Amino acid sequence: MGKQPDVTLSELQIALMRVLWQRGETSTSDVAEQLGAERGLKHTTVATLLTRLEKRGVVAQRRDGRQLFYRALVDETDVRRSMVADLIGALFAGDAQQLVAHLVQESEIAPGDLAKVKRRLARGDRDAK
Amino acid sequence: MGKQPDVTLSELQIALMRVLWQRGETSTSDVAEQLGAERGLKHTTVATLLTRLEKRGVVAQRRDGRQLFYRALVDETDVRRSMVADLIGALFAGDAQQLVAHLVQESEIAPGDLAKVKRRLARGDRDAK
DNA sequence: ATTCTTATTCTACAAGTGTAGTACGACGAC
DNA sequence: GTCGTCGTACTACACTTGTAGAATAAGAAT
Repeated sequence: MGKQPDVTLSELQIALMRVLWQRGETSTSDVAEQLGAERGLKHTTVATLLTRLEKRGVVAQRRDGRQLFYRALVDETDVRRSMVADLIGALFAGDAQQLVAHLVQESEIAPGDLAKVKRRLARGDRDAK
Repeated sequence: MGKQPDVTLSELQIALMRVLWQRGETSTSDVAEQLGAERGLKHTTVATLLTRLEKRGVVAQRRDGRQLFYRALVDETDVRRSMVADLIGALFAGDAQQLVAHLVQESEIAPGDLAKVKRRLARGDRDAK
């Protein structure tokens, strides 16, 4: 149940996925329009990227007439889980506490924010503030 | 001051670096011995990997007779900083708090451990327990 | 000196990634 | 019907990574 094979994606691939995560099923052109604006990619480039993701099984394509529509098969949480776990394994000896310590030491987060995050989660906040 | 260009390394490259971080300047053979044991790499493979890292400027080589010795030019903290920042940028909208929230939600870390890490750091513990 | 051992250097090759041009087919406009 | 447009499919190419064999050079051994 829940076999996410290995959802390690490049920065660019994540940007592609983010479009699909935000807009749900999206046509190649719409993805291309967004990515073209964001980072000047030609739309054939985006098409190539999407077919590759399809081949890897992280998105599904549906054809409607001449157009292709893509839909994410993994959600952002899957990718986060997989990639965060890889990072912790490779650089923090598999110990998430060391990662948190790193965040504080490198001032990525203030010590007080740890408690804040904790409280937020305890309250069941899904997001923000 | 402190220009680490872009210290994004693969899992394997990190494994190589870890040897250098642990043992300081190390000969190719010694690195190869370790990596050969750990993951069955041929020592020409390790030599190739090390010269590539040298070309990228993350390690320095010193020749002594016929042998090459390698020394890390970036420390583990540099790599952690760079790679964690990239990950947060790509997957957590640049917000480290979201990463911490993820860790808790995905049970990578217990809520109570946040306070533990915080206390440890406040006490100035460098590591462990 | 001749041979054996080793370490380095070169070359190689399959995947995967970033990027995009070209070719082709279907649709819609006239 | 014919032509232009748009979208997909195919091909291409440079780089990086993982892996390692072959060639070569330098020292060690006898």
